[in-house]
Amino acid sequence: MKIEDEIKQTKFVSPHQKAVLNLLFTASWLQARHQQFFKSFGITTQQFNILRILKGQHPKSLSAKEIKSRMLDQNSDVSRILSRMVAKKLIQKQTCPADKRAADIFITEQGIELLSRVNKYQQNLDTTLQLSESEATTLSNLLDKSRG
Amino acid sequence: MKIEDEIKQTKFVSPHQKAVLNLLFTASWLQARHQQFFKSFGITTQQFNILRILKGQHPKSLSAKEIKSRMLDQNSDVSRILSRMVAKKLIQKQTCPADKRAADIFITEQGIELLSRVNKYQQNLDTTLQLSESEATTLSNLLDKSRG
DNA sequence: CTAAATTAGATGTTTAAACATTTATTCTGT
DNA sequence: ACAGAATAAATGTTTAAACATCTAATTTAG
Repeated sequence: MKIEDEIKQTKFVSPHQKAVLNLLFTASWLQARHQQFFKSFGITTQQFNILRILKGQHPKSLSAKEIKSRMLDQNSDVSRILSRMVAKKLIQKQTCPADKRAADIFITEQGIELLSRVNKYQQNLDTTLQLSESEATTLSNLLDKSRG
Repeated sequence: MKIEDEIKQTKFVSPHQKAVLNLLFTASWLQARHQQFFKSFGITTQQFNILRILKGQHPKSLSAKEIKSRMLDQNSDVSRILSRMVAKKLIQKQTCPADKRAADIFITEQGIELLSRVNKYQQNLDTTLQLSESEATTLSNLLDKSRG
């Protein structure tokens, strides 16, 4: 379904405006599907995002600041999201000895185990975008270019 | 800057996964810019979205349900957003005579005036995506296709 | 070395999202 | 006509986003 039908708007000021609305609409559509998917594992998309980041470093740690800089939503309230994840025992936090302001944050075995359960269904997510491989690559390149 | 540098992730399971992350990242990036832009006019992106929808109907009305179905974020809590907009006198609401469950929602003169002030700077928003016209069109088409 | 500036993260507060439930009205089938 | 299903919107509640402020530790300049 084309964006003009989705949001029932026939006229757009420019191809750029149309692309902007389409991007925001599609992201919201995608986000809703992801949210649904991760909900069945008891986590939010942001929490998954953080687990994925920490898994990539395992068994090393990252600071909250570093995690934030790698997140998809870089405005997120990392500190409190991390607290909730500690409460769920998905991650572990300890004061960094070299800089006592900072925290060393690790993924736990439980976090890794959850990720591997999610990964079994990962394909369901990756095929959410109904594109060929080359189209997916073109899309990625256009998005990179969009941000300038 | 490429997505792999933005989120410091070098490996992706597939072009699809990379496109998914890129789409979510870019939308969040774009949304933040829009938010900033509209904040200077004292409204949120959702409120602008609703004004734009109602302007397209002016001087006719739409129900809350119709508005919701046209919004970019179709999970939004329209009822309370509308209340805030009534309080700001950007829109007007009255019970629909033909169906007393529903409400007829109109944009006010004040809402139209705000939109026209925003439109003077509209170009700042439309050029947020640093693409040529044909690239913008390709992007829109790929996004349409993505949703299947 | 020390005071000021900077940084990492936590916390407080207001506003909005997410999700379920409720209310009032209208529609449907018998 | 009437009971039950369906619909439009409002409301309640919990959780998270947005934004500012605060605290503690570290860095930097004099």
